[in-house]
Amino acid sequence: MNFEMKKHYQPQKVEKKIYSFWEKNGFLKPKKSKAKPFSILMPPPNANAPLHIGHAVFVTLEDILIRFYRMRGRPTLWLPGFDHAGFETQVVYDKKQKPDKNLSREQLYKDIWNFTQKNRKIAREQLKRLGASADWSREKFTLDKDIVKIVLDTFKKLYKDNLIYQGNRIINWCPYHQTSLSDLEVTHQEVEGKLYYIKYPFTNGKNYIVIATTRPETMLADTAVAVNPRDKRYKKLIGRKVVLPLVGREIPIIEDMAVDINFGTGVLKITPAHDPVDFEIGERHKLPLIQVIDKKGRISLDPQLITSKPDLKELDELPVSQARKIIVKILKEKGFLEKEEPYRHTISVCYKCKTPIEPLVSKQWFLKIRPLAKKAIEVVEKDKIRFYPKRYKKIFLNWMRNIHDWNISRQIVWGIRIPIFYCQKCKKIIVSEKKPKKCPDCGSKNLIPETDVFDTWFSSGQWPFAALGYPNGKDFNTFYPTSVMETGWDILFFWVARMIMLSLYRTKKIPFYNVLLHGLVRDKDRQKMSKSKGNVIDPLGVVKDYGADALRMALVFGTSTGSDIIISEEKIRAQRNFANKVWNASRFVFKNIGRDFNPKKIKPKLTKEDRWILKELKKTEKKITKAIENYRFHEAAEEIYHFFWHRFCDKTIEDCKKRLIDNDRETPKWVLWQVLYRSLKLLHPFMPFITEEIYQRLPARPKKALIVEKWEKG
RNA sequence: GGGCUCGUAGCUCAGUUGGUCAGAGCGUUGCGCUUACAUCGCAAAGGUCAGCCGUUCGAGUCGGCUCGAGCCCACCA
Repeated sequence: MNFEMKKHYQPQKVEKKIYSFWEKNGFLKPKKSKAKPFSILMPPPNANAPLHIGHAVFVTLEDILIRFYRMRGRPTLWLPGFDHAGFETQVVYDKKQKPDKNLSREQLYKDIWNFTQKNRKIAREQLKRLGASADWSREKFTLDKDIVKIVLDTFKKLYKDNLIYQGNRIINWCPYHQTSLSDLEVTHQEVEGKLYYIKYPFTNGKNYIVIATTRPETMLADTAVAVNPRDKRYKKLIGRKVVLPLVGREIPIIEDMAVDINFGTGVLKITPAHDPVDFEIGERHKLPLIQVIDKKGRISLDPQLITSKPDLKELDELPVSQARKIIVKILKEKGFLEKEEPYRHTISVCYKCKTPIEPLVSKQWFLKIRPLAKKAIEVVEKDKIRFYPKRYKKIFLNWMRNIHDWNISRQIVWGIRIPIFYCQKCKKIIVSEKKPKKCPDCGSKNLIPETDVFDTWFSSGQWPFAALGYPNGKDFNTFYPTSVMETGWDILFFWVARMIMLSLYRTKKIPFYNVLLHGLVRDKDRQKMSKSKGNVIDPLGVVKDYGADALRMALVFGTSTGSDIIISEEKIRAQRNFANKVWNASRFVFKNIGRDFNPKKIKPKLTKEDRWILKELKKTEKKITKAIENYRFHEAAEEIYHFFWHRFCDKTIEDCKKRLIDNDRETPKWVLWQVLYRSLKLLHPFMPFITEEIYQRLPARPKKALIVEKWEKG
C-alpha cells in the first residue's frame, strides 16, 4: 500500500516513536520568542501509585492547551513534577509494603523514599504514553532540596511574622493513623445514634437538671454545664453548681450564646478536652481541661479517680464505643439516666480509614490563616484570578470567608520535618533546619528536634513559586504567574486555595490567572470509579488497546467543562474509529496526490464545492480557536470531528473521487492537501500522535513536525 | 443549618449572552464491499426539552413555585 500505511491505524506502533521524536528534538521545551509566555504547572501526581483515569483527564485538558498555545507561537512551558504526598503516601506505603514495625524512623523514611522514586518513574513513563508534552528537563519533586528550602523559608517567615504558633488546642485525631488531621481531612458521616438524657443533680442534693448528649462517655471530663443566657427556663440557675454524676466533681452552670435553646433540654455539658465547641466555650470561660480519652481512642482515667470511684474501673482502657455502653449501663443502674432516644446525626471520620475522629487536645503547629485568606479573597473578588466554571468563585469565597486556623503538623515520618528544636534546659523553641550547636539563650547543648512533619499541602501549596525557582530563577521571572491552573475541583480547598494564599504571601503576586476545574470521572451508569466496584478504567490499558488519542478524545467529547466526565469503552471505541477515519482519509489523499506533490506549484481552479469546503474549514478554525481559548474543549473536539468526518470525508473526498479522473486533476489534489494539512493542525491538540504520524508522511510538509506548526486562527 | 449542580431522543450527554437547531455519540431498524475506511457508507425510527405559572412579539435557553436526582460546606451537643 502507498506510503506503507496499513488499512487500520495501529497506535501501538507509532505512539512511543512519535513521543521520543518530539522529546529528542527539544520540541517540548519552551521556545525563545518575544511573544507572551504561556505556562501551566502540572498538578504533581502522587508518587505512590500508577496513574489512574483522573490523571488522564488533566493530561488531556492541559496538553490541549499547551499544544494549542505552543502552535500559536508562544513560549510555552508545561512543568511536570511529582508529589511526595505525605500522609497519602504513608498510608499507601503501609498498605502495600507492610513495613516492619521496628524500623527506625530513618530507615522507614529511606524505604518510603525508594518506594516513591520507583513509582515516580513509572508515572513519568505513563504521562508520556498519554502524550503529555511536558518539559521533562525541568521535572521537579516536592522533596527536591531547593523546593524544601523554599518551604522551610516560608515557615520561618511565617513564624517571624507571628502567623505560626504552637498550641495545645483541640484537633482532629485519627486513632487508627495516630496523627492529627486538618479539618479538610475529616469527612462527615451520618449514623444512627442515640441521644442520652442524663441527670446532673444540684449540689444541695435537691433536684437536678437534664442534659442531652450523644457521647455520654465524655461526661467524665465535663468541667461545666452551659445554658443560653436568653433561655428563661434556666436563667436563674446560672452560677449555681451541679455534681457530675459518677465522678462527684462539682462543676458550675455557665452561660454561653453557643448553646442552642431548642436542642435537647437546652443544657449543654461542656467537655473542653474532647469536643471542639466545648473547647471554645471552655476557652471563653477559662474552664479546666480534663482528658479522659487517649490517643488510641480509649478511656484513660486518672488513677486517683479510680481509687476513689472503683465503679469506674471497668471503663478504664476501653475503646470509646464500648465505654459508651458501659457508662450508660452504670448511669442507668444509679438512676442518672432519664431516657434515651434514637437520634440520627453526623460524626466526623478520617477521610482515609473512616475511623471516627477523636477530638483531642494536643500540642500542634498552627498557621493563622485569616490574614492570608483576606488577601486571597481580595484577588478573587476582583477577578484577578478567574474560575472556570464560574460557580467555583462563589464556592471558593464562601469557604475562604469561614476559614479556621490550619493545623499544619502531622505525626508521621514521611514528609518535611518542621524546622524546630527544643532546648531541654530553658525550653526555648529554636527555628532552624539543622541542629544548632547550642541554645542561643542558655547555651545548653541538650536540644531535641521536633519530629512532626508538615501537612503535605503546606508544601504543595507553595508549588507555583517553588517549582519555578523563586525568587531569582529564570523560569520564575519568565513564567510566573502561570497562565492556567488546571486541576480537579475536589482539591479546590486542599490545594488551589492554599496555593493562592501562600503564593500571595511569599511573592506578593497571584500564582496564576485562571483556575480551570474538571470533574470526576464516572462510568456510563454515572457511578464513581472505584476498585471495589470493579468499574475502573485503567488509562494505560486503554492506551494499549485503542491508543492514547482515542482515550483523550473520548475524555473531552460530549462533556462540558467542569462537569463530571462520563467515560465508557464504547465511547473510546467510537474515537478509535474516528482515528481510523482520519488515518484512512489521509491514506486516500496520499495515494491520490503522490509522494512528490507540491501544492505551491499549482494554481487551483476552485469549484463551488472547493470554495465551500475551504470556507467551512476557515469557519471551523475560527470556532475551534475560540472554543479552546474559552476552555470549551468539548465544543472544539466535536467541531473538528464533524468537520473532518462529515464534511471533508463525506462530501469533499467523495466529490474529489469523481474529479480525480477528470481533466483538471490538480485542483482536487490541491484541495485535498490543503484541507488535510490544516485539519491535522486543528486536530493535533486533541489527537497528537496520529496527527503527527500522518504529518510526517505529508508531502511538502512545511515544518519538521506538526507539534511546532503554526496554528490557523481562521 | 448554609450552598451548589442537574432533570433534553432507549443510554450518556451538548445546547456561550432568549428568535435555523430540537442536536451529537453509542444503541436500534433497513439497505449497501462504490479510488481510503465494515474500526465503513446511505437511509430511517424517537423527545409536548421533568411539571405548573409568569416575563416577552417569541423560552430547553430568563424569573417564581412544585416534584425528582446528586454533590459540597458546617462546632447543633
